Amino acid sequence: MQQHDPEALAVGLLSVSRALVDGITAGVQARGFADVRPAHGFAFTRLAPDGATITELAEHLDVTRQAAAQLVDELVAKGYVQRSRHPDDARARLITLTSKGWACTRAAEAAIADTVRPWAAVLGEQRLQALQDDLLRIAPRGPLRPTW
Amino acid sequence: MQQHDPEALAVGLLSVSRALVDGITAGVQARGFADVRPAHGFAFTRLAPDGATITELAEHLDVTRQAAAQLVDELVAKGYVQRSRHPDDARARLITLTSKGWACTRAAEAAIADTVRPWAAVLGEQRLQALQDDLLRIAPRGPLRPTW
DNA sequence: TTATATGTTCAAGCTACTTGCCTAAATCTG
DNA sequence: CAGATTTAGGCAAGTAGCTTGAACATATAA
Repeated sequence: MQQHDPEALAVGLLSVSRALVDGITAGVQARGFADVRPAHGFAFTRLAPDGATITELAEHLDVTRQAAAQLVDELVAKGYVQRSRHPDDARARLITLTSKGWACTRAAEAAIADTVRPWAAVLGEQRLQALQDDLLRIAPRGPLRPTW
Repeated sequence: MQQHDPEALAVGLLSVSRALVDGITAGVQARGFADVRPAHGFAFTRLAPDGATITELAEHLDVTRQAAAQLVDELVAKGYVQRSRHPDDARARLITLTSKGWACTRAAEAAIADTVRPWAAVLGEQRLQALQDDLLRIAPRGPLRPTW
């Protein structure tokens, strides 16, 4: 165990975070979804439960509505999401995952599990739980966004 | 303490990582370096000790040599780095930090310390050290790269 | 000496964003 | 309820940070 050092912590955090993103990307592609990027995954986390509007998605991703609309255009073209009329607001469109979108989401969950598994082997179950708990304690509340 | 769950761990990791990057960016800008982006910081970590060539920097950042050259052009224009003749190879140019580049690096270190400090207050010194240690144990070896 | 590999640069193109403006529908106000 | 304002979304053009392709200078190998 080394001495506490903010820079070493930063390096560890950024390295592991990058490894996670790489692992998810590789696992999702290996499961047959070659045309999705990490940014799509962050969109899925907002769309997954009940769908969202373009504006809500843009706020979640911290981009302009135009950028969110372009992303949705692309995901519609690839078959991952669909636009339908919003039940309460005729101006808005509700964006929801298609069955292909849900399948991709499940692939991402499996890829996460694959990436985390070796960490459990290295640290042991107890310290991995402590890691998870501590990270969630210092994590800011709010939407899950790409690092930049 | 909650039950171990790969997705919760992933959320914690990505959230804290994002918070760190945001904290560094804000702290560096608050110290008067408003024209640097996170990608520049990753370049600085490679240039800091003794400089590097365009090719070495490109490998470190995992971009093309042309992209690395453009980034260096920008950093030269802003006064953070300088190109000089390489001592051993007349084809190559050695890129090194200027005094402004070193000042910015010190600002980033201070910003990291500022960002990490509240985490120490939440977790306590011991668990923060455990967090650092565990992250470094599961971190892949290799250059520190932007998440994507 | 010639051939090949390496370090860098110039030029053009692409992608994921941005800003600026527009229309339609909802909501607020008198 | 009529008019003004706000909000949801789309269209068009511009930009930043990368890419691929090609060229040139220097180093290294045959």
